[in-house]
Amino acid sequence: MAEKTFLANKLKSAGLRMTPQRKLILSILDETSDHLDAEEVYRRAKKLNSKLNIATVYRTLNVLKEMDLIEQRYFARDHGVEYYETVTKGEHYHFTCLGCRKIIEVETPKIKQVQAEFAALTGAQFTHACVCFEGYCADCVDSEESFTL
Amino acid sequence: MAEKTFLANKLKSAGLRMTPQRKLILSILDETSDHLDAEEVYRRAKKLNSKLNIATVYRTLNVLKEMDLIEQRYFARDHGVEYYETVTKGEHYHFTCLGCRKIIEVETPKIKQVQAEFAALTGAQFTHACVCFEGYCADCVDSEESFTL
DNA sequence: ATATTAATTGCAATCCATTCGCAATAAGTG
DNA sequence: CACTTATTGCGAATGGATTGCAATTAATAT
Ligand SMILES: [Mn+2]
Ligand SMILES: [Mn+2]
Ligand SMILES: [Zn+2]
Ligand SMILES: [Zn+2]
Repeated sequence: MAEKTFLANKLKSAGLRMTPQRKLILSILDETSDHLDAEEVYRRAKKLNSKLNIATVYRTLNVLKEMDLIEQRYFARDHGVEYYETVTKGEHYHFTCLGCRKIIEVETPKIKQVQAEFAALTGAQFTHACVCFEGYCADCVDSEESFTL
Repeated sequence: MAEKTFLANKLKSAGLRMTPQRKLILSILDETSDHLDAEEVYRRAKKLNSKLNIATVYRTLNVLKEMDLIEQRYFARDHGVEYYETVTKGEHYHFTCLGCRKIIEVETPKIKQVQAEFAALTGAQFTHACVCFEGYCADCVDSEESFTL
């Protein structure tokens, strides 16, 4: 039951209102481990609220991001599309395979270390880091090799 | 004199032609240590070739990037605009100050270490990494503090 | 419960960085 | 110089994301 009111409370303390659309959109991201772009969130949400509008999805994703309930990510070299995931998973980064487009999550303390070192050195304060790796996963490296042999 | 032909040779071996536009656009990035977006490259180049077109700038930046003569970067959380710099500087990453918009270059071996570890662990091959940090530089942290006191 | 008020939604129009189609131009070869 | 084909300039198009606005609805006070 604290569950039920968590979003509502967060919204209220920001002077915002709880709406079915916001609840729905957050639940979609909470219930998947995928990384979804706005279109995909819209597609999934629309099945449960057929008159939902894509503009509401964009606005809601921005609200949820501002409230630190979801994280916005970019993948691969072309950062033309934004993807989202809940913050419930711990700190991690992403590797995108250019062969099969699969996304592999990378856990490492080294990024935070870089930030700590730079902060100590310069006095800067970090608020955010965008880290995306790109290349070929083991499977795709193997099949490439059998091609080029 | 090897200078003069370096770009031409690289182009030729890719089946591409040397043009005044390409020479001009590369020279602009070679002669600055700033990170320029396409508009700014265009602005500067147009002073020297008034009939240059922005589409040519975009096409040329892509050609130069493909040939590994320049690097494409994203800065700060909003990756809506692409920036470019020459590859003559060594491997480095970027910190963007949200206060004064200044960009500070960060040198560290840790990013490559992350890649090496992940490659050893999974067999993946890396082709590219996009790493951008964001926060407040020491100057802006200081002036923020004097505000909130 | 009901009225009140301001936040939110749906919809369409708009933004804006980047790309694309195409005819005219120009680079490279011999 | 002539020929082939890459490249340019120009305008139109793209596509993800945002915005203006009138209608709706959530939250609060009565
Ligand atoms: Mn993830
Ligand atoms: Mn740089
Ligand atoms: Zn793969
Ligand atoms: Zn600053």
